[in-house]
Amino acid sequence: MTIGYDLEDKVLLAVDCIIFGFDNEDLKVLLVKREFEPEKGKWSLIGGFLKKEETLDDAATRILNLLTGMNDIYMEQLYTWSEVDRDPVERTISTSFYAIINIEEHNKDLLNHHNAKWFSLSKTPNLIFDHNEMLQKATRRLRRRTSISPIGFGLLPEKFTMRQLQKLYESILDKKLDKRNFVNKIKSMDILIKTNEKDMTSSTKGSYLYIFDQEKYDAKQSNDFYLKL
Amino acid sequence: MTIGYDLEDKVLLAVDCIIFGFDNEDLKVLLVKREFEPEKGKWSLIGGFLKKEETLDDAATRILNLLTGMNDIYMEQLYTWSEVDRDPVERTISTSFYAIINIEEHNKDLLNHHNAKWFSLSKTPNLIFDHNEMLQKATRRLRRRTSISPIGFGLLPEKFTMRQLQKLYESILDKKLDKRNFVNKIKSMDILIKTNEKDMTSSTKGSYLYIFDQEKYDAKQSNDFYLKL
DNA sequence: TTTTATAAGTGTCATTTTTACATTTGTAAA
DNA sequence: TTTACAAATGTAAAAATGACACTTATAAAA
Repeated sequence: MTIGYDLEDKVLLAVDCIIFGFDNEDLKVLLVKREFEPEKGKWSLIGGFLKKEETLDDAATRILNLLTGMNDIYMEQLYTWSEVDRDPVERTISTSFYAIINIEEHNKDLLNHHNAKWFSLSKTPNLIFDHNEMLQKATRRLRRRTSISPIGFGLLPEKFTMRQLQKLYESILDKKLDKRNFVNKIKSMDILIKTNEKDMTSSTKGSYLYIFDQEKYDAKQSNDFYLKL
Repeated sequence: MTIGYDLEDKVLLAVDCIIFGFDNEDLKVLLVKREFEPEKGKWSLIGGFLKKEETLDDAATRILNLLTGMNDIYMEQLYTWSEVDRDPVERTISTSFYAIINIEEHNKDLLNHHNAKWFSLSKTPNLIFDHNEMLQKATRRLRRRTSISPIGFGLLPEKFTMRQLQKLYESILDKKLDKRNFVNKIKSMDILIKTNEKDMTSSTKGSYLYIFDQEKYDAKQSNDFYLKL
């Protein structure tokens, strides 16, 4: 079928990262203002080129670290984009990845240094190349993932209230949920530990803080359970 | 962030295709015996290299056509594989695609010419490189897709019986389904047209033939409906 | 012509899951 | 002590799912 490796065309392979975060209000995405041509000054996803000695996952992790200083964040491969003219400078294929991070934990100096800014998903600027589509696809995938398995605890502080968790789900799924049904559903999953501490900032009564039970979660993961919201 | 396109490493980009078919008995996959080194003589997915002037989808379509003579088959991108040593000859990244085709409709001479053969999913030989993983991922994706939306009619002849359809679902999902529940579920989706014709080959009584109603299906697609089996 | 064998065709009821919905509680501030 | 505010909680109706068995039509055999 193929004649030989030598005769084949080689291409540039890029990686673009869709980095989601949550600040107790909105689901947000991290964008950077491009400092080089083409499209200098416009907003884009954070990206880079694949190096010879790394896998695509390595590259995505490296790029995330470069921008946020964070390590050990799970990144999921989304899709590989290959329109011939997607990059006007040179034929470039791009594989996109997404990650969800806790918006408080990254290094803010790095963000400034890279001209990066968080945007609410509903207020993102127009992005270069096919990055709008990438963002859209990532958002859809995140929604589907979220309603299938209880991903997303990484977006919250270690201890959180039911109300915060509900807001997180509401902002990912972009719809209102019933408070009682939500609590029932989450409790039935049995992957949270209720602490005796209360968060007193949101009300006079205060609301109990919960911790995500990683062990129980992992145990259930294997017998794939899922959640419908 | 990036210094310039010129300094970046370029790589070979391949496309590998997982081609599923159904022969009224089993879900099958099309494999080829490699005619060149490395791994000459071993079984693999059908693949090829991306050319400068085509998208990944173009390449996948071209490769499918080369092997089966078929056109206008929907192919879905699966995943991009990038382990540094996945191909021992040279650093090669591969994007995998899968398609489902009607096993009767392809060109059998082409298959012979390419040393290709259909294998039942449960009886596939060991494949080269990371092709086993590709096949596994494709199978999982096909299962999930199938239980989410009524894909897979392309695997059947134009007119088919409920029993054939059920067998198709059973072989994709790899589990037995209850006849009555299956029929009820399918009928409630309201995307089949019952003809007055009967298939007399499978029983003395004969069983009604149905046609897939593309129009109704398309209409429903937009308001994404789904099926759980 | 009657009997037999075979797959086709069909509906109900119990269980589970999902959804809708309103009142009481605890605390700080007025 | 009253007020204001979010937290906490349970039940009942509706919908979806899963389990289950008998009758029917026809060709082939007796």
